Amino acid sequence: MNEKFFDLKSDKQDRMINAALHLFADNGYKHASTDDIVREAGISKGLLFHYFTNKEGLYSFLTDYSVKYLLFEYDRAIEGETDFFAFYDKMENAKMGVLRNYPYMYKFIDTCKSETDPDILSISRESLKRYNDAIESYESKLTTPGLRNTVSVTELQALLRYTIDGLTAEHLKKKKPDPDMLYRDIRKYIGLIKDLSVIPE
Amino acid sequence: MNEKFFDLKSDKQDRMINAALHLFADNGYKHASTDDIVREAGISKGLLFHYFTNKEGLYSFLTDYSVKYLLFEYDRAIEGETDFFAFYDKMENAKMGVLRNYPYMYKFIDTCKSETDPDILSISRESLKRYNDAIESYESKLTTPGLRNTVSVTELQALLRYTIDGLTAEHLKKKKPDPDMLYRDIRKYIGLIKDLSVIPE
DNA sequence: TTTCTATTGTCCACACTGGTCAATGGTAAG
DNA sequence: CTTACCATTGACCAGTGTGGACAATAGAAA
Repeated sequence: MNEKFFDLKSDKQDRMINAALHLFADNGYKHASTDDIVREAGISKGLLFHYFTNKEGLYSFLTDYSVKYLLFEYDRAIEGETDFFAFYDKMENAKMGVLRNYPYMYKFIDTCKSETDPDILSISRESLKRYNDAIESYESKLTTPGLRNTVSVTELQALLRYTIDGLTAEHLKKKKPDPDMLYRDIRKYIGLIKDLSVIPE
Repeated sequence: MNEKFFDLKSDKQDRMINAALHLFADNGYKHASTDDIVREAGISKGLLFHYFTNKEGLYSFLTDYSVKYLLFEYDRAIEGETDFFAFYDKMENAKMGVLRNYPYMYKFIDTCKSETDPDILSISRESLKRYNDAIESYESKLTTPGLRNTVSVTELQALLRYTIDGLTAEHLKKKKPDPDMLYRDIRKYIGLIKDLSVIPE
């Protein structure tokens, strides 16, 4: 890629990034067309290929950029928090911030994982590994709360993940997505699951 | 469509249906190619258009067929069950049966709802409405269990839906999906949520 | 042998693909 | 004002994929 991309006004950078994230996330690598991307970004075809060598290069940049951005935001938000439920709260708070700048970054990372084209897979593999390792590392440091004996920590984490992912997916489908409202909903359900699963003192 | 489609050996019918469900579900109406569909179904291009007037006609048939099939299976499985958790159990049991014959029928119905093309939207609207109305009607007849005061019925239903949908989505991504194993997992989580949310007698 | 229909696979006009490139416009330095 | 530079444009290209048509075939039934 052409490093001068970063000298552009950040507004234009983000329009390009968001358009690309959006179309790759919704259609997958193969079916996302560069014509659609430049149209949504409001730039000319030539400009896209002025900054990114080709479609693969654009995709590669996006995986790298997204993982770096997400991990940076997580690190900043979590600050070593080890309490189980407080951790998820802070994590989702960070996510809300990300969603405001890059509404499709999560869905993009998520769909990366299911790409089948071997070229694309090899492009994103190392970035995705870094991402997963980081999340795993966070979760391994959590102090597990005292749970009712009907539920295990693994099940609790799965329950949280399904609920958060479900709420987030619903959020993205709205005509006017509102990250703050999503965060409020997620908080509510985290609190709910906590109340149900933790043994009251 | 050509009604003689139903005279075909049911194996061939289902191969065509499943291939179409699969590609529409994974790629959306626009990006699902009829070439890919016939290749996956193992039939010739001509045959597809012998039975279905065009791509739209095929899509229209699929929405209609899927909704009819699902509602029939649900009705048969539920048999007027009104107990809250038993209802969801029977519902998921029916789903397992559907998944064995038509692995992508659920995802197809789900992605129907997010189609944007106005032609396609108008094709599937009435079928989808019938589907949603039926589900709503089932749920309205359920007797609500005695819940801990931290959780409402609406929240409980949302929690169940997110969990079931999450497990089902994971199931579809596996290389060797096993509906029975999915059903076992879903049962486990339904039981878990029940134990957590219901007041013990 | 004839008739009929399920089935094939080639063919087509055309829309769309990723990518190029000569031309343009704006801006900052000389 | 001139020059030089580079971000930016959009027409353009060759190649691929598209939905759909259709004449040719296969295979069974009469």
